[in-house]
Amino acid sequence: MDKLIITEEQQKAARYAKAMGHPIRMYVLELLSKQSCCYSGDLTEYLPIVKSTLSQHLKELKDAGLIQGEIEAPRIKYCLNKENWKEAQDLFRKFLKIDIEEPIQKCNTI
Amino acid sequence: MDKLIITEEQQKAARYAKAMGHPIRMYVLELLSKQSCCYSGDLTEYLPIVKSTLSQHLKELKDAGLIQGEIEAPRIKYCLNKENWKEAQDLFRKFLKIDIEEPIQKCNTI
DNA sequence: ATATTTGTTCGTTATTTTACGAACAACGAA
DNA sequence: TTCGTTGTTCGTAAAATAACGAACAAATAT
Repeated sequence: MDKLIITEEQQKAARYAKAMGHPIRMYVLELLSKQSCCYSGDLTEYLPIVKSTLSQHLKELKDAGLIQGEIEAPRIKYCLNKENWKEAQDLFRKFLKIDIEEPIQKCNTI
Repeated sequence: MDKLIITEEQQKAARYAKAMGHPIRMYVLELLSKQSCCYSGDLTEYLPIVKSTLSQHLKELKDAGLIQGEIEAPRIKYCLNKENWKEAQDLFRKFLKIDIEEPIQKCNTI
């Protein structure tokens, strides 16, 4: 029996989910989905981490393709990567919207 | 300046996202959102991992609250934890703005 | 030219994650 | 009872993650 190949979409969705899988990064993404851009320095004011740690988190979001930085010397302006953000939206919309209309069964949950 | 406390919702969303952040777990969740239940043994047939590794992934999904197991000796039937799955759906819908189409705003710092 | 501001990179450490095989426990079947 | 099936737990190992402070680079301000 051949082993199932996980689909490209599942890989992508997992990649995005992983990037969202930390409270700091979730916070940044939610902020950017509301206000379109922000500066790293402003974030450190509000977040309970030092700038080097924040920089790492922003790098992860960048590597996952969810955000992008633009130099606005001497600061860096971050905003969503609109194209990939849309892809993530589509993937999750599809993944999440499937509705389960079954009656709740009695389960011996473990 | 007091440091911002990340909201409870962001913590929860990040927790769910983290659980979804692996292709195997994404595959299992997508399967369960489509077919309501599955057996661990059937999964190992199709997935390129050994059963102990699969067991670990299922445990993570269980610990995150996204799935639950029901003993159906000698096997174990897994299904979504409907309550928490709904919570995750709601959190992500809100986060991803799946329902609302907002106009893109001008750039503002926080 | 020098100092300051801003954010990344480096070096380090502790923890978590991912994976495997072996061993084990629970249960039904022979 | 003994055997086979099923899935978890244990032991182990490699890799990734998360956090910090120090050092650095780039650009602006003095």
